[in-house]
Amino acid sequence: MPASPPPPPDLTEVSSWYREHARDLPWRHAEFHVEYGAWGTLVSEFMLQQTPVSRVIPHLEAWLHRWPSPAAMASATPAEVVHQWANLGYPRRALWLRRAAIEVTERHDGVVPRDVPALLALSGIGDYTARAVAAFHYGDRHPVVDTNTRRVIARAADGCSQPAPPSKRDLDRMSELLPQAEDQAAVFNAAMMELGATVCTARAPRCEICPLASVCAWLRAGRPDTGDRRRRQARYEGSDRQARGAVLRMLRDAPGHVLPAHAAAGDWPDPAQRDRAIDSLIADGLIEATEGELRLPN
DNA sequence: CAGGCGTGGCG
DNA sequence: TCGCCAAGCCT
Repeated sequence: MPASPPPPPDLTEVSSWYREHARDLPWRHAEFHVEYGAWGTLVSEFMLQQTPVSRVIPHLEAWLHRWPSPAAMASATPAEVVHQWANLGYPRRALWLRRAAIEVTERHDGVVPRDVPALLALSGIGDYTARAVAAFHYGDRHPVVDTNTRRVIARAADGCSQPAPPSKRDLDRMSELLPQAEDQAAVFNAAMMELGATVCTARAPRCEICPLASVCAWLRAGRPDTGDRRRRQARYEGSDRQARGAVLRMLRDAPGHVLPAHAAAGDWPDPAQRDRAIDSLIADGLIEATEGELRLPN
């Protein structure tokens, strides 16, 4: 007779904690949702994909002021969005966001869809972003799983110091823990993320102030180092990514977003690497080459 | 599934 | 100084 899986722990205490300790962020104001609708949430979630909150906030307001709807964004050029994206990082996200805006305009009459499958079908939207929009803007009950949520579950429920790599199972896992009521589920999703971002952090968790301290399996076990199966980020210094970043930055800053090909990172120490970077940027649609010049696409 | 993809702050 | 880390997604 196989052992039955342990019952999921009750982590709903995070929701009470969240109501008192949530940071005051733009997308947590009702007016934000009234002003920009699901589009505001979608843009914020795109920017927050791997970029810290503190760097997103100033860019978010400027972006939504310039392009307050999917239709407005859909008429912008790639050059305009890449320039506006500035130094948020991973500039392909700017192109994906623009493409998603076009898709919303064409497929959904300019209204960001509420259904998760429809959201998943949009460019640049995966399991996290789709459910974040459906849960945080529309208020529907979905498991919203990001790196913070996975870390809190790994520690509090599984007693591990770090989460396993992302997996589809994470969604089922979060579903088990999610309160049944829609309004409570939305708060719980946000609360798990907030706890992971501000208390149950990757490097120096503050267990002494954690609302889950009394139920946390990891703390109860003495915070053991259970190993780390996460994927290591490749070294950035000297990488192709760094070369791409240098070329793109030159073009973002150039008048008319155009430069002679030899001027775009022409002094890069490794010419072969520079050429690889240019080719891959072209392949990604981030730049184009015409008549000995490089430019952001119009 | 593993690897690629920016940028900057922090311990 | 240098590696880690940040509300992931695509191929």
